[in-house]
Amino acid sequence: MGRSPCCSKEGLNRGAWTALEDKILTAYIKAHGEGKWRNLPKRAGLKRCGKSCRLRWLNYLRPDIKRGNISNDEEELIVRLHKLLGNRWSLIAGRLPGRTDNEIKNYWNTTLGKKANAQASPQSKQNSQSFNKRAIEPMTNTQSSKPTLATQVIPTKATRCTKVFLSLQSPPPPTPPPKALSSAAIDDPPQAPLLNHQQASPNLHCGTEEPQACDDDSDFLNFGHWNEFQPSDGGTLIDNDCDKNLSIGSYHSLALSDDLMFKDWALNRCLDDNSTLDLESLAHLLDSEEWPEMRH
DNA sequence: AATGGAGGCAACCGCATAGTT
DNA sequence: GAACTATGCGGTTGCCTCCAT
Repeated sequence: MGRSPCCSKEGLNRGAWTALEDKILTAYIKAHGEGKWRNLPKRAGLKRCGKSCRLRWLNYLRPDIKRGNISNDEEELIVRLHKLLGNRWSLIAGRLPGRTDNEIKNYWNTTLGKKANAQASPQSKQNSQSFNKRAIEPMTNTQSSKPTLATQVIPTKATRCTKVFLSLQSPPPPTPPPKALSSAAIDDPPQAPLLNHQQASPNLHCGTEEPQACDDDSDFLNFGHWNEFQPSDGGTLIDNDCDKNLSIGSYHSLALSDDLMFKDWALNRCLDDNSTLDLESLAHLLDSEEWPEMRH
């Protein structure tokens, strides 16, 4: 399959961006919006590859980028998410509003990965290998085999789930969402970026979905609907994006337990089809004795 | 003050995948 | 269904800054 290069490299600027280039790119995107990256440089008058423009915008110029130190809460969240997701930086970043995948990746490589390795005691070395790049790699490979408890990283694809099941049969009683998820998330969306950050900052990418996709079904993000969401048979198909459903809890409510996170994953079937994880096995996993060992 | 090493970060590269023709 | 395009993602690289000597 012939793939044309993303852009001709002749006559293009490379390396660090200048303030002028930043200005041009920002102005162009403000005027015309994101997308059409391939044509953007030509139209904007930039001597850059479209890819480069996209990266610069996403990682640096976007107005909703949060710059500065990673807080302790964020750090803890990154660690937890990395446990679950492995090196799925974009997914992790999607849970950390204002942070980019590149930033998180760099932060992990420079700080957290080392911490994790340093903390690895001899007896826990085996478990902590999930922090090790080589240990993670096979699991993050979408062709990887069944996940094992040893690695404890859910192999997922950052692909879209375009359809999910809603049960029409027996609408469950309106049980409140888990405490850690509740009030802040629903009452004050901007304060609960993990749940609703797409609405709070529509430009923020959420996983792999198009920005518009985030806007359409905000109700779906509301955990008031949490219980309508069942992977049961005989359900109704609705359009949805998987990544939204990865929203795993209040951003500042790190009290959210790992098993809640995991259940969220399981319930929302955001696992790769190739993964052989099903709800039964996940339930088994949650019941297993090994699961609590994952927690810190 | 000079210098060499380490760490951090921005940017690039190649591949994967969804969408389009 | 094949070929191709556009975009996104993760790994890697290289430059810059900081710090110890």
